[in-house]
Amino acid sequence: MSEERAEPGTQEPEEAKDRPRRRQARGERRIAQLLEAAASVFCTTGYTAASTNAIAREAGVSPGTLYQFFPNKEAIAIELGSRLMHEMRETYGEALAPVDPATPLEEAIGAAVDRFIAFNCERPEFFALMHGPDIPGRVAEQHDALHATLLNRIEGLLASLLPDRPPADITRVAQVSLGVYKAGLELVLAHEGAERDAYVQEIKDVLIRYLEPMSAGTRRDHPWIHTP
Amino acid sequence: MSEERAEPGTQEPEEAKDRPRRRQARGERRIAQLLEAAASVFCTTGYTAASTNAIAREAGVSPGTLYQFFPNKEAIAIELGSRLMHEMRETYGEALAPVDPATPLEEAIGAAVDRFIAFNCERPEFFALMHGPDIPGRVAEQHDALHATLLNRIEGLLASLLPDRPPADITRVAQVSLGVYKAGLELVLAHEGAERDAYVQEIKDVLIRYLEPMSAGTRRDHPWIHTP
Amino acid sequence: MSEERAEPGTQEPEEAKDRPRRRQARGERRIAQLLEAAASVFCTTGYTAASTNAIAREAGVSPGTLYQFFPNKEAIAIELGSRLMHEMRETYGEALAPVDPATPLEEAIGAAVDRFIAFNCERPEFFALMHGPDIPGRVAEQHDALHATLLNRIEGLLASLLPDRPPADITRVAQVSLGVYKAGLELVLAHEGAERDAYVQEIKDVLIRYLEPMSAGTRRDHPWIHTP
Amino acid sequence: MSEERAEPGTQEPEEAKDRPRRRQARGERRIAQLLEAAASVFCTTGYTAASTNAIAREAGVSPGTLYQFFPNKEAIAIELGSRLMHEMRETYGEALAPVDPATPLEEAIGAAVDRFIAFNCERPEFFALMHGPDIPGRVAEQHDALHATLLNRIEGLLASLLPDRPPADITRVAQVSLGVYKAGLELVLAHEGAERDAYVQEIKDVLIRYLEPMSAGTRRDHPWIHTP
DNA sequence: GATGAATGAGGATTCATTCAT
DNA sequence: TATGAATGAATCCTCATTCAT
Repeated sequence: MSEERAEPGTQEPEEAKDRPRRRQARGERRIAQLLEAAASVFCTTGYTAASTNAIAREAGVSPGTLYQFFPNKEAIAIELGSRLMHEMRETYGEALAPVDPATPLEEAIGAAVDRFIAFNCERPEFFALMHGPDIPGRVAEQHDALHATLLNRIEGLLASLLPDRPPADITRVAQVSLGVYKAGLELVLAHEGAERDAYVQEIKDVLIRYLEPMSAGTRRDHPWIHTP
Repeated sequence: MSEERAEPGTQEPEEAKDRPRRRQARGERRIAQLLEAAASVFCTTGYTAASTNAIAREAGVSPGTLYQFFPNKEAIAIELGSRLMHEMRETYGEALAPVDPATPLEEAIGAAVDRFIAFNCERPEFFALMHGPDIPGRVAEQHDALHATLLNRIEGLLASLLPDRPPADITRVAQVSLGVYKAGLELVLAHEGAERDAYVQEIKDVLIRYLEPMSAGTRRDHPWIHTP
Repeated sequence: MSEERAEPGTQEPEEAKDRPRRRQARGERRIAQLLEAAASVFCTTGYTAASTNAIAREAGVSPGTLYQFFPNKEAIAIELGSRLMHEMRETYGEALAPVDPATPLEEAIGAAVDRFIAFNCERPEFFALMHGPDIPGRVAEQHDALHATLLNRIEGLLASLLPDRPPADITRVAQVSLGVYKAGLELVLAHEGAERDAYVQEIKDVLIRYLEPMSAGTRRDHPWIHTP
Repeated sequence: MSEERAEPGTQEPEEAKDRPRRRQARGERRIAQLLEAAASVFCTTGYTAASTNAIAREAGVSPGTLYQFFPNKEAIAIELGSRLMHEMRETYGEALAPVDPATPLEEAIGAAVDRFIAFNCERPEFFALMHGPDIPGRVAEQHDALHATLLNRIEGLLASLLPDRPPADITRVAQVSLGVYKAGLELVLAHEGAERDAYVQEIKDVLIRYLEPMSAGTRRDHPWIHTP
């Protein structure tokens, strides 16, 4: 396996670092193709009902080809989720990054929600991936990965907004916020135009009003401190 | 399983309406049996993964018998959902009924959430039924039924809390509230003990803070008018 | 499930014990059919290469039907093996049963081999079942069952022939004898007519000569006492 | 299989044998690599379950490369078997070669078995190759090759031991002996330590006692005292 | 009504083999 | 040569549903 590397490769000397990847180019393309197909199928039928054969068919390849790149359906979901996370970060920047404590809460929340919604509307498969075959207790892996990543980032954001809350509280609030967001997203995706906008605003309201009292003391003086 | 022995045999001809009733009785019992089994299976494996054969097995009947009472899997879910709705109403009273406008919001919401949570913890199948193979746009029938009913009732409750909002707003707020509630329920069911209680409180907070500003003007004078 | 049994069954009162089986009759037939098909396929392609679909096809039923009666391929093999064992016992009597110590060894061995060979020639699937996908250490279940049963019986036979050998020796000798027998059977089945007969005689010779010196002292006075 | 590589190509006229030789060298290494991998996989999973992809992976090459050297799975087995035969001959000398008729039978058999066992314990793939997906009548090619070679050699050995038996008898006895040996080998490989040794002794006993009476008259006057 | 047998298309996954590069 | 992508039929097995009894 290593001695063949010795042959200097007379064909394309300029791209030395791509050499080991040259053959993978096709594969890389196939992977992209398959993930795209998977995204489409996940959106159409939902994750649970999506079949690997359907994904392969949608991608225009044979089932065997799919299994050359992914060991099973879950791996596809995981990879798709991870790529979506990366894309989200790259495209929308640190939508969920910790913010300057001076930023008004409405602004921080509003921006985060807007960007998030925008991303999800453009990449509806993201939503599909967040809805696995959930039985309350048992959560699937791919799910977990996506969920955990999102949760982490939300925790980071919240930590900056609520600096003096204990971690357990932060986690809980993050869970609730993510839950609220997901629920809202479902509604947003189910509507269009003005209605959709109205739902977006509604989510913002929910989150802002939920979080505002918590950050009150630490961020500004508010007369209505309300801590459970 | 042992009550069937009560059937008195063929000896009383005069009460024509009783005879079919007896048949019905057995049928009703079978249906109840099947629904109970379905509830159990739905809880264990989730709606999507639940198989009719598994339900029949759990009920101790043959698959054919199941199909004598329900035309398909979805019908089971629908019937189960409808019965749960009834039971919820009967057991917990008008948890979601319109309230006296004088009731403090926290109290109204708190009571509604508590009852709702209590019911769901006792009847976890209710939750399972709310999580079908959801694809954002396409919502399954059984789902719809349950959802619509819940929505209706929430709308009623909200209408009494927010008397001067237009129906479209009421519907939207109801949708959001239900979404929030469902999201919260998932978290509640995923935790136990003190953590669970904390999540319950969190849901209440979310909802109260979300709704309070809306009802503020119409219900009392609040100093912190907050209109987006 | 059991209370329906109380209804007196007006159709065939005479065969009360067949009643709970009435529906199973078809199933029982199917099982027999499937086992026959399995036998045929095992013989044709060997156990390892035999596919459940091929068995179902051979039986003229759908794959689903097969799986209504057997959870997997191995279960088929196990059941087939067990039935073959029973049949062997019933048809050929106690071919491998312990014998009167007075029986001359040649006679005992000769008869056992003859009957065994006869059975295997009539039921070649028996042989197929003894050849799983053997990796020396790992032996499959179905295999084990058949093997263990045969071994047991051979041990019984040997125990009567070699009364003063320790159990470990008996087991070892039984293993060897069974191995020899199986090897011989393969050769016998691979030949026909006079050649086959010659091979049968050869097996007898191997076994007799192998066992004779062991039983010598205990059975008769032989000048060539031979104890390892 | 490797001689075809001798084709000199069109480019180097003067040193026709050197250039291709270098190629051959690499090819030989590849082949050795692949065969080693195949041996390992055959031992682990058995011949039937071994997949060419697995062999290629184990060898650290691509499936395509494997098929550059072997037209199919069976060819690998055949080549492996043939090399094992050669190795056996070279390493253990003429373990199965005809012997001086003066050699006591026990000694001849004992030595042959010992060497054979030793070789098989060191090269367990040899055993794996002897257990293809056997169907009594149909014997696979690779199998045949190995089997035929072994048989030949055993026939040679037997011919020297039983000089006045007709060839048909020799063949038959050789088949039986080989069968016995294979059966014994399975048992030997399945045990360890003292048990293993005991089984080895058992095989020797079987074979010696089987063959002794045949060679008795023709070899010497033995009152056939026989102590292992 | 009830039973259990029957279906057959469809699920995920594997594998020997071929092909483009 | 070597690679790794591609194939597609075949594997075992499941399931909603129907049917004969």
